[in-house]
This record gives sequence, C-alpha cells and structure tokens, in this order.
Amino acid sequence: MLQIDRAQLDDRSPTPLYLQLADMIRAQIMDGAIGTGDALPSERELSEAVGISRVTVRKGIETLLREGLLSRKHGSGTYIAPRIEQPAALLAGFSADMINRGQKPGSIWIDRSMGLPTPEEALALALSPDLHVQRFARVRTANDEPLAIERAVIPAQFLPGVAEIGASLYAALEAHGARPVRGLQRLQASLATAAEAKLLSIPPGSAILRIERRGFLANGTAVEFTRSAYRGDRYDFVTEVREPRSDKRVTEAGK
Amino acid sequence: MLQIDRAQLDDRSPTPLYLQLADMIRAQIMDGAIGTGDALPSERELSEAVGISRVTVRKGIETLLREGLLSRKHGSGTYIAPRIEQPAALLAGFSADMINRGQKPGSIWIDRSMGLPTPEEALALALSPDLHVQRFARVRTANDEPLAIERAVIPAQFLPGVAEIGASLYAALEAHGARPVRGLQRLQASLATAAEAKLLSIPPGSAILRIERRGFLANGTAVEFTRSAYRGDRYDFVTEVREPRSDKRVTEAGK
DNA sequence: CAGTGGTCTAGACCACATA
DNA sequence: ATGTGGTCTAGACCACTGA
Repeated sequence: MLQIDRAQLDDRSPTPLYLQLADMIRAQIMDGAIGTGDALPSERELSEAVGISRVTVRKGIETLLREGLLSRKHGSGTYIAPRIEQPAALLAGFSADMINRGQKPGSIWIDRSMGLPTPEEALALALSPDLHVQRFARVRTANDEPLAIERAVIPAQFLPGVAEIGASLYAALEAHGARPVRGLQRLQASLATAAEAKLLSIPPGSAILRIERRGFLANGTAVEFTRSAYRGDRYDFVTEVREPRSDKRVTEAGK
Repeated sequence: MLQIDRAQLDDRSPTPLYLQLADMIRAQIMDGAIGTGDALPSERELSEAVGISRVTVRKGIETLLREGLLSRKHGSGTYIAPRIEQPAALLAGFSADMINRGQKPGSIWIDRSMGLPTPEEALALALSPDLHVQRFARVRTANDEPLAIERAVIPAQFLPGVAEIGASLYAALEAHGARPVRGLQRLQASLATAAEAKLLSIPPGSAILRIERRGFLANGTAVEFTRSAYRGDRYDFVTEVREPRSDKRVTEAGK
C-alpha cells in the first residue's frame, strides 16, 4: 500500500511540491509498494492526505504520465501503467526506461564535478569553451546488476546547484525549467574497454552499445550531452520509425 | 501582430478553452503573424484579452511548449521557438539510407527463395504458419565495401513475383501497394559470428549492431520482418526522440 | 447513483530578468 | 522598481465510469 503523508513534503524546499509528490510516488512504484495495474488513490484523497491542493496533485501526476509510469482513465481512476509493450523510444531518462521494462533502476556515482568543457563537449553543446559544465558519471544498475555507464554533461547555467540531483537528472532539469523537449541519439556497437569491463562486471571485449544523446530545449539550446555504454547482452533499444511526418509544420515556407 | 480576442473562443465547444487558445496561437505562428524570436504577449495580457484565467492560459501555452513551438524564459517572457531542421531516422530502406549519407549502395545476393515461415517469423509477422513467405538475404555494401548482412522475410501475398526485386526491396513493395508506413526497430550490440565475419570481411568477435525491424501497413498488417547485422566500426544509427504528444484530439472529423 | 478524472476560476506570493 | 514566468490554493461544475 502506498505510504503518502504530509510529513514527507517540505514547504521550504526549493523543489516544488508537485515534483516532490511525483518523486514520492515514483519511488514507491519502483519499490514495488504498488504494482502494475493497481489504482492510485484518487486525486482528492491524495490532496487530503498530503495536505496540498488538488491542482498541485494533478500537476505531479502529469509529470509521471509523461514519463509513462501512470495512465489515467476518465471517470475510473489513475493506474500504474503496464510495463509491457511500451510505445517506443521516448524522451525518457534511464530511471523511467527501466521502470517501463519492469526493472528496478539504481545508480553508483563515479564522478560529480564542475569544470570546463572539452572541445568535443563544447562543440556538442554549442557552448563557449570558457563556460562551466557540470559532469555526472554513474554506473546505472537494473535490479542491482550493472547495466550501463552514463556520463552526462550539462552547462552549469541550467543546474546551479550540484547537490540535489537525486535519482533523476531529468527531474532536476525540469525543476529548473530546462527539461529537453527534443533529443538526438546516435547508437553504435562497440567493444568494452578494460575500464568499462571492470565497471560493468563483464569481460573486456564484450559487446557494448554506445548511445550518445543530445537534448535540446524548444528554442534549440542544447542542455544535455550524455554518452552511455550499455551491456550488449542485457540491453536492447527499441524505436519506432514513421514516414516523414505529414505534420502541417512547414519547413520554412515563405509568405 | 497577434490577433487574439475573446470572440474567437467558444464556451460551449467540446474543445477545452486551453486547447482552443493553443490552436489559435499555433495557427498564427504558422501563418507567420508572429515570427521566430518574437515574444508572445504576457500571460496576464493574454488572460485579459481572451477573458480566461491565467491558469488556463498557462495550460494552453504548456501544450505548445511540449510541441516545441514556444520557449519560456523565467522573468523575461515567452518566445516563438526557432524552427528546427528535420533530421532523423525515417522509414527508409538501406538504399535510401546510404544515399542520404552520401554513399553508393550495393548488394551481393546470398539467398532468394520462397518457403514456410519459421515459428519466430510467423510470430513476428502475425502470419499463419502455413502461408508462404519470400526470403531475401543480401550483403549490403557502401562504396563497394561490405557494411551489413540483411535478411528480409515478406509474406508471399505482398510480393507475388520474386524476380523483380532489383536494388530496392521497398521500391518493389511500393509497386505492389504494400510499402510499410510504420516500423518498429530493435537494436542490440553483439559480436560477429565466424560466418558473419567472413561475409563482412572483418575478424570474428568484432562489434556488430543488430537491427531487427518489423514494418506495418496503415491498417496494422505486418509486411516485413528484417534482421540485419551492421559492422559496428562503420555504421551508426541516428534517431530523434520527442515528448509523446498528448494530442488525442480528432482532426475535425466527426460531429 | 456516487466517485473519478477534466476543466476552469480569481487571487496570492515568490523568483527571476531587465532597465 | 516593474513586469515576467513559476507555484499554489480552495472551490466549482462538467463528463465519464461502474456498481
């Protein structure tokens, strides 16, 4: 059963209440406190239990909807989304991706620091080489087994405080209004280096899926440059492809 | 200049006000009434002009933010986002993919035959096990260097004649009115088997990117099941990711 | 029918940008 | 200092679901 009460929310925290609520619910889903298909308490119940308004509860739930963790049914309730047959590769972070696959995400920190970007990073982020970046490097685990090495680089302006990157980098970005709305990913097969093999507990030369992602805001600013190395034997990447969109959005037409 | 006034909103419409507002703003952006980089009127101004509450205005704007049309800057304003180039992995066959990359595509046939589907193939194509399938296996080359092994399986009903599969499988499907409009791809890193290594002229144990694709018609029928093995050192796969659009709305049809 | 999510309001206070 | 977006509230009515 879900453990939700007012004591878990902090009015004075810089993290908005709706995100604190989303974090709380996300954590409990990952703990298995509530399983696939189960209904969440109603918005009014949550509102009452946590002592915040229903509008704020809804905003928190909407965050989890976009992550694909919950689904709503008008007139019926809010449910933990089935993890099978997920739409496709969406703009989700590692945590949401793992939960969708029915695995428990985790992290082991390797590095968390601030510094100047390498030329490659400056290029990828279209960033001036003298502006600082935050670096986050973690071994990401699924059900406590190492699955990937993830190295994220974020221009420091988007994440003033290093401290509070909890489970989810994207949640932290969202709190600063810098959640990317679009991303470009590049995938490549490769072999594990000795250092990678050690971190991932696999033999050197094992198959590695390298994923490089750049995330952008709506105005085109790059906010994220992440390079990951996934174990080839444990991970596959699913994506949907479509015909060029019949979207009305013109490619530059005049007028 | 933006034309926004209360007369354009309909209280009694089944479309919620925040979506009507979003539609109105989207339409004017596409008409060019307001250009890239220009600021939108402030939320309070819009609220006043249209006669709806600021919360509702914000919800409408958030819709356009997620579509990537607008960007917000705290303390400053809301701006029309620059148009972004249309990149990304689309539903293209090998030939089109290579031409996009500026390489010359080619093929060496390995197998071209008709038979019954394996259980795995029948499952992937949602096909009755007693219906025949065509098989096409080729080594695909780029600038005359082997790049990938491609094994396609197509239900025979979609390709009556085997003969005329020239350079492009998709062209042949299109000629029979069975070109897929949607696909699901699964990518995985792996190591080259001895047989694969020989076909691709690489050492056994080299990095291989395996791509499995299922292609569907608009009505959901599966027409294609293709498994490919790409050289990891020569090929990378690029894809675009976006927020899922919450656009449940109908395009104007019913009613 | 009662209970759920979906929409909407009017007002408040805060944090940030710009001048 | 002013104006902007960011968050939050308490309450209301509607539309839908399901017993």
